[in-house]
Amino acid sequence: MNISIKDIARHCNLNPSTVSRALNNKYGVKPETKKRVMDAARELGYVPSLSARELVKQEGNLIGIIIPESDAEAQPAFFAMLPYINKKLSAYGMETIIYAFDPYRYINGELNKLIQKRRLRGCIIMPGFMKEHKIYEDIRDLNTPSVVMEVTVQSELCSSIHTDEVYGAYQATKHLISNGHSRIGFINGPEYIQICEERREGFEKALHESGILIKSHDIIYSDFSGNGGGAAVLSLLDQAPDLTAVFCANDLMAMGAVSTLAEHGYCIPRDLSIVGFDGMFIGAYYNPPLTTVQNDDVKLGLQAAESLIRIIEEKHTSQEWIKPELIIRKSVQNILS
Amino acid sequence: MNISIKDIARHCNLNPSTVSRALNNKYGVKPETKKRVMDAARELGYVPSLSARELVKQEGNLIGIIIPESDAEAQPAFFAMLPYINKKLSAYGMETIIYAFDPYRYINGELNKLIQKRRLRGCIIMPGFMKEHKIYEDIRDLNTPSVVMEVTVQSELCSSIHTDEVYGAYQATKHLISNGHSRIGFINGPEYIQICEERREGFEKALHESGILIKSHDIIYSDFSGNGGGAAVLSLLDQAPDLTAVFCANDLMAMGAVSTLAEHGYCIPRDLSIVGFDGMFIGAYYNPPLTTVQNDDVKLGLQAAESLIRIIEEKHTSQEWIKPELIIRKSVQNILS
DNA sequence: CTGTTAGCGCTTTCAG
DNA sequence: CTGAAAGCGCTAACAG
Repeated sequence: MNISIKDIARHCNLNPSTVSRALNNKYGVKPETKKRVMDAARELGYVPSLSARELVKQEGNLIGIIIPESDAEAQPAFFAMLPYINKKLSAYGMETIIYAFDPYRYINGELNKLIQKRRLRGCIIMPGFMKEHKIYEDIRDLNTPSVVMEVTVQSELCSSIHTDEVYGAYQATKHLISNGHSRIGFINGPEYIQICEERREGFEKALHESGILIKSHDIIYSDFSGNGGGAAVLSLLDQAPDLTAVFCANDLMAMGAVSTLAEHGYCIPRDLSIVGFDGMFIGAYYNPPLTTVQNDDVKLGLQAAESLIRIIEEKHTSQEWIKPELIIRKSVQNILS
Repeated sequence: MNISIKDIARHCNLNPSTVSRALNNKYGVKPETKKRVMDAARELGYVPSLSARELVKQEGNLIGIIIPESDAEAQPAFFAMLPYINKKLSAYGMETIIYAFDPYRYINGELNKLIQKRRLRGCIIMPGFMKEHKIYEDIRDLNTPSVVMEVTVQSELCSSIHTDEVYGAYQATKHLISNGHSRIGFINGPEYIQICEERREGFEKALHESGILIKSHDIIYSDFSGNGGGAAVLSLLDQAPDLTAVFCANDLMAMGAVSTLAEHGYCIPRDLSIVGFDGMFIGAYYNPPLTTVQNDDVKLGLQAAESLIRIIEEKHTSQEWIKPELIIRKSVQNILS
């Protein structure tokens, strides 16, 4: 029913293998017969069967995108990157297939099974798994090209792409300091996530450099959610009422903080300066527009795709760090003078 | 190198076909041999090759998710639904593969080619294509199950899921009216998008019902973007300074409006009431928390997946309308009294 | 330059 | 209940 290579062969009085060669631009096919084949293919509406090709070549053009299962709210980065990954990959003839793993039910070997059953050409592991998650062990033993985001995995066929979190947090904190703030709070995300550690490191580094002492109650851990940020800023301010600025480890918590603060009669940035992290596009339309550290999701996504291609084509792995950029908007007040 | 059904057969002294039957729970396989096969499969680490299965069955378990190519900012709905679609589908043993089409370069037949080359089991067309886009013609002639979102396509194997936009816009406008507003502006999205027409219809319906006259300059068309919303609200207010409320056809424009208005010294909702549409989760953390019409993306996504399954399994198509819900937060002021 | 042949891994008759 | 054999659509090795 679906027209196949045989139909073309019959139609052109050729052997299927010749048709195959013609279709795939292989060596030595008379230009004329090639044209005949191409024309017939078009005319008959031939569409190659990828499963057949995959079967015989034992390898396809599918790239698995692996994400932790959760709702959209929790993974802005994934969605920001996906279109770019998808596009770049398709420029190399690859297609993407998305798999969501429940991080709490993951069992070792699952990833590998997935790869085998679809004969995946490679995979990209999105951020969001805990830093010591089992999946990273599996990746170490993979003999399939892979790119891991935000986590470093040492292995033959695995590259990783990171945001330079320390740098980003450092920039944010420096910005606060240079605007006259010295009593700065920090609302961090869950401790068991790698990037949280790094963002904290950057925060502390900036403070140390400026000789500002960090009191332990200036730092609070929350859950990266809007509500979490709102609750956190309140208890932070309760513990340390003299804070003039708060650095939030993501934009969502920053917005949650601003929003609850506003309901409590605060005016941002007049009463408290806020800076976020992530650079969600919506921050530009926030009230006030949110000063934040913007991950370069476009670059991150593109780089992930390119790194994967490099492993596939040249077996060349690498570790890249992409620097995020401080975007100064209106949520920080200059309190010098 | 990859272990196959033959290896199991050899290992168990069986014929590959028996192994196949055992593995697939087919009729008549002695429970004992079945167990032997299962054990061997586990022991040898057998992983079935989907391409082989697809090839012989001429059908796989892949569902194509079709989106218009653009960056994440432009398609919050897609991302909100994706996790639910993905999960529901995988509960039925289906996997999802994402294809982004450039809406301006789409040529007729492309979708069908895609389906053929991967022998897709079905596909879901996400919102975002223009209402008269060629892709919808192609869907009409498809002999593959499909579900279309936000657009109605009449066809044998095609269901569609809609948000009841008219209802949503009606609710929003009613809410404004019941809070005492009668001079209400409307910032709509691009005219060539189907949902914009419907949202406008709901808006006008509510106004008519309450005997409120609509002046033509109370309605302005923008582009669904944050910046667009900001610019639109300014010129709207310029044309009609007596407006006390503005209904925006999406949250992004609503936020853009609030944000630029704030920079111009307005205080929302004191000086102007705003209601959005979409129910982006971030609206809850907006300043002020945004009153909006919330699309039930969870239900929408789940429904899309279920409808597709129903076509696949029972050839049963349907047209569903999902009612969005007015979420009352803090961006509307009651001006009665 | 083109045809022949074999086989990728699996399912599905059809026999036994 | 199990085996034998054919074939899905394609590619690759080897002849010619």
